[in-house]
Amino acid sequence: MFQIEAHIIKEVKSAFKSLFDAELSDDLINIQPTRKEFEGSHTLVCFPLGKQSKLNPQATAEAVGKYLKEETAFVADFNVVKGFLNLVIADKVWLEIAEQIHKTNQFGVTPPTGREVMVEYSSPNTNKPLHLGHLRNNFLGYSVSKILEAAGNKVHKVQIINDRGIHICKSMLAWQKFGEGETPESSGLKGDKLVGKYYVIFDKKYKEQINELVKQGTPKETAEKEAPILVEAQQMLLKWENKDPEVYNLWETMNGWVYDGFAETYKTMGVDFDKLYYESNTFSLGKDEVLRGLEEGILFKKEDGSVWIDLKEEGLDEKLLLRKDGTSVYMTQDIGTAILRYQDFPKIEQQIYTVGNEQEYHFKVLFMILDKLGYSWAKSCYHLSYGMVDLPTGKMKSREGTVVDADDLMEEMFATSKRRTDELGKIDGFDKEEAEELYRQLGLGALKYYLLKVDPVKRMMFNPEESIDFQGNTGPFIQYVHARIRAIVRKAEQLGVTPEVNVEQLAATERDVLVLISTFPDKVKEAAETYSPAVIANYIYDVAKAYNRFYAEVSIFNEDDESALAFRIAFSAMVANVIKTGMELLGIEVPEKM
RNA sequence: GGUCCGUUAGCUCAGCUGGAUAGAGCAACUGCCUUCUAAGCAGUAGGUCCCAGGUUCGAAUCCUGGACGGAUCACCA
Repeated sequence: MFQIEAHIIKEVKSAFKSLFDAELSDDLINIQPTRKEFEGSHTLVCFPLGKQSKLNPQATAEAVGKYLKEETAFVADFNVVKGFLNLVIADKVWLEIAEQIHKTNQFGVTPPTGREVMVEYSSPNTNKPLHLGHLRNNFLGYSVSKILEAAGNKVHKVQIINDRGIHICKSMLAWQKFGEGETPESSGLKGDKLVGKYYVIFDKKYKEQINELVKQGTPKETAEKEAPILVEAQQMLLKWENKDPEVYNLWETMNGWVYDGFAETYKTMGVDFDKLYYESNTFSLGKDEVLRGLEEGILFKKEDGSVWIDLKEEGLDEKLLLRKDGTSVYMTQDIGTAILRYQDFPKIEQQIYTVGNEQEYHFKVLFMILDKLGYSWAKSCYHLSYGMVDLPTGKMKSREGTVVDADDLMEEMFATSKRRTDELGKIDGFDKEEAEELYRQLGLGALKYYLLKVDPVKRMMFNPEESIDFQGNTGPFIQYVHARIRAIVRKAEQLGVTPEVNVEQLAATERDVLVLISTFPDKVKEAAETYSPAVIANYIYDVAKAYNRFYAEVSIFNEDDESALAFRIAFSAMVANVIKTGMELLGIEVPEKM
């Protein structure tokens, strides 16, 4: 691929050599995109170059511009505005690039380099259904996996399922007490919804009991600890740890319901995993590891028998790793999980954890502990932290019933996209199945794009009252541009036009689009380096918008010149490919027709 | 209180490895469908880039201090 920027740098250097007999170091050469009100595509900032040219920025720019225009074939023209040298790259160069893109099979995608990484995302608790926050997590993790793949990595997508602990016991206990044998089959409820229902019932009963105790004169704090239903749940957890057959059976049954429900939701979301890890399988390995650390003096035991790590030297505090009764905490499990993963996949060079920013401290500590335990790979572990999704009413709280359910939201998106599509009369010639498929692609595209276009580190607002847009900087807008281009390409096929790059000149709007799509590989690289689908999302939007300007201005099939027509088809197909590839990196499908 | 993150148009967000007059979308207003799909295009209007210093030829961007919002510092997960 022809590297314009590298080429400009090289020629600027030789310009300085021959004009001023001066050596320029790379860091002085600042090339940036030309602002759209000026002619050109690349701009050399001449302010830092006075020392070498012995001229003011304006004169430097003039001299360098003149040299490049006269001495090189790839700079066709230039203009100077206040010390900025705007370069017009010859159409011949752009057409050469177009030719290369045209011939490249998967433009923007780096073939496997042999590097192997693991990406964790989703990782829900098994006591309640997935909600909007999980959607951001899943879409983010899945997209980052795709982006890393496109950057040449072999990616293992995994999740850790928090299938044990007091939370699931609460649902189990409430079901035992009040469920009257209700099952997903008998109730018609999705398994995760059913289990979540009993989690809510537990919480309700628990609060009632607290209030009752407080009324009878028990201090609130004591009541919170002594409410009979909570005590019972704790006893149940103990029974589970001792593998009491009845409790264990119920646990397996109810988790099974949840997994069935989750599987359905993941399918709708369009995400998947290469391997699942279960806490119930990893916590004992973590425990063994902690005991080893204790023996080797890396950890220490307090008088009451609890095991800790001292991180004061690192500027943190002490951290508990095993309770005094020997049971493990969250951290212990995560230690076990991490080690198990490196045993399963010895070749991975990095582990990426897609987890909300409320756990930043946790992961900082986790990586430190793994390092202290002697695992050299700990240093390459990365917490892909993202901000919460807020509602207009504030934070989502499952206990207060202010969560936006993932299944419900996706269903609403499908309904919205059906309504809008039907209103616009866009489904003439679609049979029922095709129409349903389109509603699904558009609804999901709108939702995914909405959640992914925002920089992951930022918290974001979601207003359930206002449905997600289908116009402007949205998934459906980009999908629409793709569908329109595909219609053009189909028509060209029918007319027997062979797409090819065989012209001398470009229309201004064509050049603008080419300038943009030529940077696609850089954008993929940038997105991979920053773990940010938002980079891709906003880039693809720019591409779509730039193509639309061309589309509005240039009538393709009214073109008499055969090679110009052939070029416009090839060019349009390239843009469609970039859009499709880019959207795939976001986990979004693009329709052929809409 | 310590640590980390955020703050850009009425709203939602780009831009942040320092560069030109700070950009999009939504909402408002004005044009453009006899043409390859108007979920579109062109335009108008909208700014104390949280504040104050500093570095620099040049700061939304870097540094220091502060304000506001959030997260976190559990024998919770």
